[in-house]
Parts: sequence; C-alpha cells; structure tokens
Amino acid sequence: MNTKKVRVRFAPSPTGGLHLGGVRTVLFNYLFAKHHGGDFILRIEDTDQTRFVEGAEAYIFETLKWCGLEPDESAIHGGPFAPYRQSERKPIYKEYADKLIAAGQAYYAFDTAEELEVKRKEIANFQYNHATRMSLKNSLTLGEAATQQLIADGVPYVIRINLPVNEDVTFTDMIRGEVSFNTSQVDDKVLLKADGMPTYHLAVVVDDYLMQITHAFRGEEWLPSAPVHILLWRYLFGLENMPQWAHLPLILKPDGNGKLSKRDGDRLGFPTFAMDWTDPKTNEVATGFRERGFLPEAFVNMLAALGWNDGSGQEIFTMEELIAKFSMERVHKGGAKFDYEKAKWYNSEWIKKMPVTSYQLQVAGLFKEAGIDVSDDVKLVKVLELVKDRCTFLNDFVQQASFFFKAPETIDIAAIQPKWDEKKNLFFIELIKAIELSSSFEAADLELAFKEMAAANQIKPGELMLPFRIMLVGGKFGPHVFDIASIIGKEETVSRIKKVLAAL
RNA sequence: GGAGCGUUGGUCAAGGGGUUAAGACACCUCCCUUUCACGGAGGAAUCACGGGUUCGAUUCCCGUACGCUCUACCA
Repeated sequence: MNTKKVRVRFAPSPTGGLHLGGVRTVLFNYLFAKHHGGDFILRIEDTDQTRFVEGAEAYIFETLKWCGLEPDESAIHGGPFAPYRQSERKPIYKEYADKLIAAGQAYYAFDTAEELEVKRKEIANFQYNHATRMSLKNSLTLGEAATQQLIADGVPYVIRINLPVNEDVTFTDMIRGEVSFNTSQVDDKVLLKADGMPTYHLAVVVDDYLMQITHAFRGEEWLPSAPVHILLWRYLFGLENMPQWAHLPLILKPDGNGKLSKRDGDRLGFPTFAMDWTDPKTNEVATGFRERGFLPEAFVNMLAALGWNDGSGQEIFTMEELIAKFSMERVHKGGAKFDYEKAKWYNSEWIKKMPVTSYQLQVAGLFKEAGIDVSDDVKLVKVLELVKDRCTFLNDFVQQASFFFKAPETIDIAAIQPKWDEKKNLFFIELIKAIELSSSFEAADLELAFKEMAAANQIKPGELMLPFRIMLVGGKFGPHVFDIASIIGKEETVSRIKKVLAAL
C-alpha cells in the first residue's frame, strides 16, 4: 500500500536548549527516514509567541549539525513545502478551522481564561467537553446570530473541536500496536487560539498533511491527545492519508522515576543538553555533552541504544550501521532510565575507536585553553595515540598528557620519599650522565640501559621505575615511562630528573 | 480523581510456551601490567503479584499492585 516516499519530521518548539529526549526523537526519525531512503524534515513549532526564546532555533540547528543529523528540508535548508516555521504559516490554519466549523466539527468559544479558571476551581475535574459545553459561552449555546454579533464586535474567541460522545477511536501505533480511546474521556481541545495562532493539535495535523508526512514519531507524552489528532485527520484529510504513528518511550531520571529533566542533570552532575545552552534571560549556563568532551559519534550511539537495540548484542554502532539496522518495531515500549556511567563508557569506546586525527584539533584547543603549547602536530598525534586508552572524555587528554609538553607543576614527592636512599640518588646521577652521553634515545634502548645500570648497582628496577615516573610525570599515572622519556627528549628528561633530585 | 501506557539482575537489555534466562554498564574478586589505565577470567534474576489456558508458562488471557504520562488559548 505504501509506495510513497518516506517523509518524517521533527517538530520542536524553540523554547530552550535541546535535551537528550529531543535529540533521541530526532535520531529515531532520522534513522527511520534514511533506512527507507526517505526525507527528514525539521519544522519549527513556534505557535506560542509567549514562549519564544531568543537563540533557541539556532541552537537546535547547531545541535543537529554536531550530531550529524542534518535535515533535508527546514527553515534554513529550504524545501518545496516552505515555510517551515508555523508562525509564518498562520493564515493556513484558519482556513481549516473554518472548514471544521462549517461541518459542525468545531465551534467558537468565548469563555475567557479567567472564567475557565473559576470553573476549574469550582468544579473538581472540570473539563470542557460534551458534559459541560452546553452550559458555557460558545456558538453551540449562543446560536448563530449572537455568535456572529460577538465576532463582529471583536470579542476574542477560540475555536474548539466538537468531540463526538462515546465513540471509540482506535489506531495502530508502530511500537505499541492497537491503542484505543473513548471520545467521552477527552475534552474539546482548543484548535485556534484567540490570537489567531493554531494550537499544536491543529498545526501538526494540517502541516503533516500539507508536508506529506508519512510517519509521525513523537514522545509518549503525546499519546493521550492522539485521539484528537486522529479525529482531525478523519474530518479534514481522510484516515487513509494519515501518517503512521509511533509514540516513543520516555527517557527517565536515573534515580526514582519520572521524565528526565535538566534539573536532574544539575542535581546528579551530568549534562542533559546536547551542547551548552545559555538561558538568555537568566544567563544561566546548562552544560552540554559536547562541552563535557563527548564525541558526537558516542552521543548518538548512546542515544540510539536508549530504547532500541538490534537484538544481536552489538553495542557500538556507526551512523551507517544504525541506519542499516534501525527499525521502529525493535523500539521498546517501556521507558529507560538514563545511565550516565554507560554514556561515559560509550564515549571512552569511541575515543579508542576513532582515529586520533579526527579529534586532534578539538583536543589541541583544549590544551591551548590550559595554556599548553601543542603546536608540534607529529608529537601531538603520537601522544594522543599513547594516552587515548585512559581517557573517558576529550577533556581528559589535558590531564593525561600535559606532562608531555610541559614539566609537571606538582610532584608527588611523598610517593618516593619513604623508600628513598643514597644508593638511588647515585643511580639517578649516573643515569643523567649516561643519558647525556648516549647517542640514541629510543624507549627500548633507554629501558635496556636503565635495567643494566640498575643491575650493576644491585637495585631492583621496580624500585627505580616509580621514582623515575614521578620525576617525569609528577604522579603515579601515564603510559610506559620509557616511552614518555623518549618523547619528551633527552634534555627535558635530564632536566626533570635534576629538578626532583634537588627537591629530595 | 479520570484516561492511557508500561513492568526480565542496581541500570540498559536479549529471549518469547519446554533455555543452565544472552550480552553490556556499574560494582566486587583474580590475572596481566615493576604506575595508572586498557585487556582477560570469574561473581548476581524463583522474569512485579494472584488467578486462569496448557502436559508445561518468564513467554498467551484476565485481574491486582506499582510506576509513569496526559488531564492549559504549552508543546
């Protein structure tokens, strides 16, 4: 039945930074579209002018770019269905709302927000629905003439959907199977607001139709309003043209239950946004995965595994593999608690997997920020290769490798002092001489010479290696000590030994 | 309160009528490494509970419990 080209959309409202859940929704949309050779559309749902946030839209585009999830059509990429901002499509929606009114499937309502507020306080569980609408101020109770008069007088109004009573609305969700709702349980949602803008409910349906969307994926929080959308499709465009729905499971907070929020990240010390987001009103900065030192490949991989897996046990996927293997049927029904430890593991795996040259530039920037000169590219690459196994974040490289470029500022003297004696002191003095005289400074040669000298002095090499390491590195960490010496060079090695010898 | 959705080790999860119920993260132990990591080996689940259906149920059906989402002129 479906020979149409697959077209999916992600439709964020530009009200702030894009968090984990949002990016995952993008990812699943993108993977599904690309798997089927289809298009991924980004539509900006900015129908609520009161929630507009400066910079949010640009942030969304930059996030997608960083993740490698570029839209085929959008407000900045262009496309045959422009405009892609709902605020720029305002006149379109009214037309459809009028159509619904004419068919009796919607009605004008004049109740003010204040009046409804009072109702909600007076009546427990108040809903604007079949049970209450005949006692409220709307075109159903006022009659044609009075309604037209109010409109002519410029009284503000909204347009609400006129839901049928006691009717089961059923649809098939690609993840959950058959889902059904009774219309008596849902309320007469506002379709067109008093400012003439549509609400989400009208806008999604109209734009999904106009933009020829074939599959509509969104978070599970939308499930309860699905019957409204289904009905709108039936009234306006026909169920046979409706996209297939999939409601994605939620990403939950790691402790306790409930949707993951920015607050949880702040509280537990991990990012929830893809990239740093500065709130333009408060200037508060929410740190992002990117700035924490995550590789986009790792971020995407981790997100894909949150609610989906291919059943094979494979954990590490490239974007190409994800596209090839993704299917909506293998998406979980239940929500998944976000696990930052696992996210970190993905990043360390990707740091090991990627060629160091792919993140060399970014890491060089990090070193520069720390005031360390890493202009020697050959050396940088060699060093990165040597320490990448012990880095979880890109930022770890600074801590793990700065001693290759700069003598350590603090030396863990306490780690050598207790077992220090004159014999060892003499050994290192002798070592300095030997190094100065040697022609080669290869790690293997140095190691051999070091061990022979230790034997000649009747000291176990093990007792000398730790002091040597601390002289060069400053602490008990880092790759093989002779590799370090070889890379930093003769002169620097001697200088660092002398410095610590003097301090002992 | 109502409606909807969900429930396999601490977490992510495979499996889906008959299995020793995969694997990964984290944690612990050991090995490797004369540092720290990496790597390797080992360690944990009466599949929320109660009823059915069945020769047999973690898997199918019905309840119960628990959790979550929604219940705005927000998305």
